[in-house]
Amino acid sequence: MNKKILLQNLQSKIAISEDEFDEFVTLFQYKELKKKDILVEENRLNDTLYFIEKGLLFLYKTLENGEIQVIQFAKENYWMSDLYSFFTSSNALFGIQALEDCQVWSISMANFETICLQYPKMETLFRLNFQTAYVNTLIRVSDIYSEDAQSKYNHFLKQFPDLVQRVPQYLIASYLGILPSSLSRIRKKSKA
Amino acid sequence: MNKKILLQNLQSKIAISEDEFDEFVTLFQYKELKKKDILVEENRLNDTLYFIEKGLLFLYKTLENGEIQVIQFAKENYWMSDLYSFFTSSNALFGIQALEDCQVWSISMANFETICLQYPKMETLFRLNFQTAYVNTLIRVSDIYSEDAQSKYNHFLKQFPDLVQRVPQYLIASYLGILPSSLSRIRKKSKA
DNA sequence: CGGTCTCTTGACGGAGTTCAAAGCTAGTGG
DNA sequence: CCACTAGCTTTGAACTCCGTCAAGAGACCG
Repeated sequence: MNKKILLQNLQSKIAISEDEFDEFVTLFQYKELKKKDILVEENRLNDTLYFIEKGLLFLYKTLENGEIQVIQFAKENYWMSDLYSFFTSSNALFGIQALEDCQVWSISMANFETICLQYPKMETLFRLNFQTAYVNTLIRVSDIYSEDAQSKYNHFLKQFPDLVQRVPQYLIASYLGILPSSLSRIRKKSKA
Repeated sequence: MNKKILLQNLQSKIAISEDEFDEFVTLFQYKELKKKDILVEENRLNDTLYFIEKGLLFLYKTLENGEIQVIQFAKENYWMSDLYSFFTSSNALFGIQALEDCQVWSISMANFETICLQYPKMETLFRLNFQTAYVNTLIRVSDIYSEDAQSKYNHFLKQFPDLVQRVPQYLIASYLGILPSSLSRIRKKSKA
């Protein structure tokens, strides 16, 4: 429980004083999660946005055959939610689960809107976050199409070196759009 | 050259009067494009964001083998840019080309920032646009992984029924991540 | 009406899948 | 603190969808 980490995250992108921060930080709620806890359930309403102070989450979709498709990982100092449900008040398209014990700060949609209205700087922060996330996801689409499985894995290693240790292989495989067995063969090759 | 279309786009998402609009619309520039014109060049600076009044553009990446990877299409009433270059002042990752004669409104990065600062409503608009675009792109990533070529094409037909008429097949194939020959075979099957 | 660009069709090949079984590892409870 | 179990990873053999390469048919434009 350390609000400073959230403050630092904001200050890394916008100019905001500790006093201003204290005015609205009360709208955030602190929450702890155990590994494997489900934070957002698929096909249910989710009206909460999370900031991860510590730990690791992943966003996923359950396919018809019951298998899990990993959409993205998010670790400490990142924001996470099923934004579709958050913004449209429809049921969530994806689920979110903890891969490690986590400490997070949550904010409801109503409070999110309040903050955006009362603190234009904060709206700027969220605009910056979304535009960056959007650009990164477009780059990801481009990479998905232009790289084979081997390159995708190498790319993943470069982009998230720490996650290789923190995430089980079958979830990395899912994120890369290949089977655990294929990833295993790729890793075997790389060692040689 | 019809500013009303831009105004209507804004009013569909935020409450803004014609008078307010007139105050800053002068920061936008009108521009016409011929089919095949290049609006943004890969690996060059792009400090402009475009609103498409009429026509059709596509965002693409040139691969090592010289082939084009289509990242997305954008038609009338949508916004388009290489946002990476726009926001970071680095060279563009993607290029943008006209698929039809176009009429667009452009705004420079500097003017974009001015508008965001002076008109919080406009910052809200852009936040809404980016968050929606981000969510849609995440859904696309999910679909890329969970659907085979046939389903991806069906999905494309549902999502952009008009584009099938307006975009050559080899660019649709590229957008779907398959070869023109594969798309041709898929279409043949569908007819049967 | 000639040339170029686009779409179709065919034969073959390969990256990654499918299915299955055998190791391995970490977490749990006695 | 060890033993057991469930879940993860590795490995093998056969298969499949889509890619590759290539050639021909069709469409569009000057």
